[in-house]
Amino acid sequence: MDRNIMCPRSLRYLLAVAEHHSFTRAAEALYVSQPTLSQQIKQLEESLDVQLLDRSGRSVRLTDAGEVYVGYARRALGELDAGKRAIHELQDLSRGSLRLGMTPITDYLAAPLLDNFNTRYPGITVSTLEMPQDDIESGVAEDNIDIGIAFTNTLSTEARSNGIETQLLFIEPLNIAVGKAHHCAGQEEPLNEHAFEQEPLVLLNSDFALRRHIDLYCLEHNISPHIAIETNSLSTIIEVLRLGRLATILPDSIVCRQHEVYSVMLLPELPHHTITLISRKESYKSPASLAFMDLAAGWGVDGCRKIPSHRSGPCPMSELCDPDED
Amino acid sequence: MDRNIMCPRSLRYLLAVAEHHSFTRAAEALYVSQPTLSQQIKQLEESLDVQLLDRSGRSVRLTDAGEVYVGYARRALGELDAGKRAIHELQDLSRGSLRLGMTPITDYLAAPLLDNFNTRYPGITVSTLEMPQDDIESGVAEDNIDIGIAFTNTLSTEARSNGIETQLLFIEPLNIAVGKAHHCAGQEEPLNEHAFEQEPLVLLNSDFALRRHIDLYCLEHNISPHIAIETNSLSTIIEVLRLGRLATILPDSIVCRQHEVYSVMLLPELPHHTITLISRKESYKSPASLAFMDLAAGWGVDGCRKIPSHRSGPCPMSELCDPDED
DNA sequence: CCGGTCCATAGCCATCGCCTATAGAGCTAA
DNA sequence: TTAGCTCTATAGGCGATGGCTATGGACCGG
Repeated sequence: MDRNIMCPRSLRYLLAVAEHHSFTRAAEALYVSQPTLSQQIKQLEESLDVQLLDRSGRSVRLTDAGEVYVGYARRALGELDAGKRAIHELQDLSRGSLRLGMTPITDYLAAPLLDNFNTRYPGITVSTLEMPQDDIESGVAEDNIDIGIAFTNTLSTEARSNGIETQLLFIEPLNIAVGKAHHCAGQEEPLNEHAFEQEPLVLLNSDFALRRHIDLYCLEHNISPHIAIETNSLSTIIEVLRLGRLATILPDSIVCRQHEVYSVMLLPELPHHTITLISRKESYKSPASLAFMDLAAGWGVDGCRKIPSHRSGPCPMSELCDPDED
Repeated sequence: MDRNIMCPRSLRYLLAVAEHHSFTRAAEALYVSQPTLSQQIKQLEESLDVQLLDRSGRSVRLTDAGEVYVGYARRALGELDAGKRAIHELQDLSRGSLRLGMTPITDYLAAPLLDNFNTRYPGITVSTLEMPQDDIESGVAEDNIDIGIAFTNTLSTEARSNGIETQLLFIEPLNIAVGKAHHCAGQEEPLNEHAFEQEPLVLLNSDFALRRHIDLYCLEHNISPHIAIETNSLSTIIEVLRLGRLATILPDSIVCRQHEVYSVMLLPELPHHTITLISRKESYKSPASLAFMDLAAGWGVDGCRKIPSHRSGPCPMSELCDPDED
């Protein structure tokens, strides 16, 4: 029974004999006994049904067949060595890949984190997929994406039972956002719920967790918002704000990055927006996934400490974009 | 003790699981039991110190490391398969090499045989080395050449004890050769030994077996040859003949290929020249060597049958060059 | 002819590959 | 929530294997 024909060990034995022109010297070099070498190479020759070595002279030489075969054997061993190195490079993160799912909102928020990750691990390829929140949850569950960046408080019970686990990234205050030409632009005094009901709004549609978050707030406070436009495009929302007539509700970190778009507080206050990483619970995680989650964990904790409930300073993103301050 | 890490068997097990996404189905496909597969792959992962398969879901999938590694594993197995095919192709003579040693005389005689061999086995590279007879014998003994084409009756006793074996190639009559302008050119009547002693000769020097053959003949018949020029160059001999003054002794097959060079018989007749293949006795012979010796055996037998003691027809080489007449 | 060197074989033994039996986890349907 | 089914991992047994030492036999040089 040829269980171990052409094992790397046998190939190395052959190559050593070819190099040293002697079973005895090759055996010494390989730290095995000469009879071991003799027997193993004999079995290799028998399994290949060809004589690889010419033993008739004083020194051992490769036959024509042996010459041909050692070329292939060397390349085969080279592939195995390269394979071993490659998987260890993967483990030390000099190479790899990562699939991230994000909504348009979290795409915006996480961009600095992605940039930081790529700076730190340039050999890892990150592919990001923009999708609605529900698709992120199912994508993680079905292993179509490695990590989702989503809102926590809207995770479905189905997601929770699907073996999804969460890791806090950061908490974001939400406020009314208006363009420069809007009559509320620049006012320090918060809007009350009655005034809020009078404002025509442009909002994301209900595919998005942010929208559902707003709907829940309105339901809880008995507010009937005046929704003029619904869309699935954040860009569309920003453009409409600039026209000056409509308002929207957005995380502060997005607002402060838009030219001539202003925050206005709402009372009662909108619950803060919690951004989390979601991944499959108790399943294999690649080194790249683990590295991203580690980076995000350190980054998010710093982020949380630095965001006050009501901000008077510059855009929080400039603080968050420099995690190396520690 | 990791005796058999990365054996082709383990690699094939891994590739099968990756393909079937199931240990059970892969085991069925490989005709081993499922626990065997499970254990062998576990050992491979332990030896590489990395997890290659993600078993956490309902179907088994490769990890990132696994994806990387199977590429290398496939190529390694491909090299081994190719190596196996290549050595069997070698055995079927689609590739190989052959080193031949010949004297200037036998080089001439064997050229049609070489041409025939190359026609039949175009994948085999033949390298010919021209050398004196003694060098042919020692070259074979020391395995610097695979086969020598030499004269039999001058083999030394040393060569015979050196484990040299011989195989008859063909027997060649020797005669006086003269140029067109020589006074004996075209005469049908043989020269007797007295007239022969008067003729100035150009001969090869005593490094060459042909020369020693001629010296032995003269000694046996008490003839004192008139040797005007000695050389180690057959070309020189042919050029000197053309000048018309000198004669030489050559195999008929060389004479009939020279423009305006004529044979003249000598009485008593020179012993025929026996050309043989010499090779190392009881040592490894490559498939290419065996094939050459087989072809020469069939060719030489045909050659011997076709050469009469005194020729009246065209050059024997044209007969010998067509061994496919059978 | 003798002594030394080197490869091949014999016999022994620890380890291995493969088996069957079965434990345990996970999933689905009732 | 529970039972049944499927699939992977582990336990234990056994024949096969890789490696050892001892030694036979061939070959070479003095």
